[in-house]
Amino acid sequence: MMDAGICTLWITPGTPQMASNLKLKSIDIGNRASAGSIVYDSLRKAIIDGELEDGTPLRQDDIACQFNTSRIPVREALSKLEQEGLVTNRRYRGAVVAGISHREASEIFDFRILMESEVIAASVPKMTSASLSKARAYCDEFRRTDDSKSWSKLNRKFHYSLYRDSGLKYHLDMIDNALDRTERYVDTQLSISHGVEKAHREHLAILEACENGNAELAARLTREHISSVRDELLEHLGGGR
Amino acid sequence: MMDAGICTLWITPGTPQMASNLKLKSIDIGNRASAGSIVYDSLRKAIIDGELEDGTPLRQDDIACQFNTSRIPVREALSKLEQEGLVTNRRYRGAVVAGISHREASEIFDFRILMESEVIAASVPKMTSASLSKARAYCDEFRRTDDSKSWSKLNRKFHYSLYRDSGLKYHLDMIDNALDRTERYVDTQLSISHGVEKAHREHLAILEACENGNAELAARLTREHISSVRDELLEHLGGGR
DNA sequence: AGATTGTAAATTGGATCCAATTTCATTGAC
DNA sequence: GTCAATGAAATTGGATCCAATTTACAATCT
Repeated sequence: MMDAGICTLWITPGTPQMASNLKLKSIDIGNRASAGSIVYDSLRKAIIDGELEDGTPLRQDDIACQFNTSRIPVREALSKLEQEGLVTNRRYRGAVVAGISHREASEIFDFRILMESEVIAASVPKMTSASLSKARAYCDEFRRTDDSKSWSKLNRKFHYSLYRDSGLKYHLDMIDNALDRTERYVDTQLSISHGVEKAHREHLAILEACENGNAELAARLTREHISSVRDELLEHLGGGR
Repeated sequence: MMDAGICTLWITPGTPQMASNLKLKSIDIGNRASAGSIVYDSLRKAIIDGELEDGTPLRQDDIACQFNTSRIPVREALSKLEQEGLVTNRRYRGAVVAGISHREASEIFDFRILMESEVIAASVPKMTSASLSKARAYCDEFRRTDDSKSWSKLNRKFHYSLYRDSGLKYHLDMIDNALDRTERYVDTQLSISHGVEKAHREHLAILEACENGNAELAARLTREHISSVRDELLEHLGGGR
């Protein structure tokens, strides 16, 4: 049993206790992550970052050993990832990293065009100068970096920082999932034929429209930007898959 | 070990066996659902149909007993439902049927307006006469039925039958989830102030636009239709939640 | 009485075990 | 040699058990 003197430091989520006169550097023990969510986060990151190639089998036992846990939390994680379309699970046959077909990729980009133009238009009137300067910082960093692994991440951060002020949580979740499923294919696309310079020019135009409070223009530019990324990516992917 | 004579009746998915000369009413044992998916389907239906009130606790043991299974498949089902926003899971505290706030409901309807107008526009040029006659059948049935429990289901079937020909699977999945989360609130809204008659008139107009191949009109009418349903529902829900 | 503490019951998270199914190498027949 | 049948190994699905945590409630103190 725990010592009662330590227990009084616990913070139960939802019912914030009154300000304690004890000033200690305390870790929130009560909110530490479950095993399943840790496995989930790691696998999700590995898939999104492209560290696991499409079709890679994900054996429950292997993963469980790597995280020094049992297969139960692994199954939980794989189940969640399946629902997000990042892995495909076949009964008794195990999970593999889900690839994306040409058609699916195209449709997801169409979905993004619809979502992101709408959300940025809703966001513009609510944007704070803090958000705008953060967006500009990401924009600059995107231009400057040479690490091809970072482009898609910074690209995503730039765009997302322009959406957050909309406060449209449901829409933002949908955008997140769409980005999760396509992000790993963007790096190679950006690395060819001055993709970064072109994207950067379009980013600057979108940012300027936001700074000027021109929601309709920001929406149109976002549509065109994503549309052009889609076309280049699909051409690069080829007709296959 | 199984008898080989029975094994020959098994149909392994993906590799269809040659036509057997045995003509038996056989169940596809190989494709029978997992325990988790059965629990998931049942719970999902019960929540969507409004049989389980918002906030109802979902005890793993209770559910496991009802389905004569262990808690493992139940946990799997609850996890999936959580990702779809139909239940909320708090660690060590269990799952409850997820309600929906006024703000969330409003946002989901805005999302639907965006999605469904786009999808119906994409669907119109591809619609077959079979789809149109099926849609008309649902439309008529919606008008005729007096069972308030059936309205939202028929309403959903009508609309969805106009979307399917678009072939936009990703968009359709997103629409499905949005409908899952709002369907149970629609019945009460339709039952007040001639809601059914009004909805039926709007359905007829949408259907006519589809039959005439007028995609842009169908999209505009769909936007207006969902928008009016949203306004009436939100007014009925009140400012609370 | 009201707040606080300690304790037991209820509940969930995770580990381990067994069963069901697939996979793959091997065997045998033609 | 090719192809179906066979059986062991690998793998996943599900059941049961134990641990961690919350919750309800009685006991204690002020």
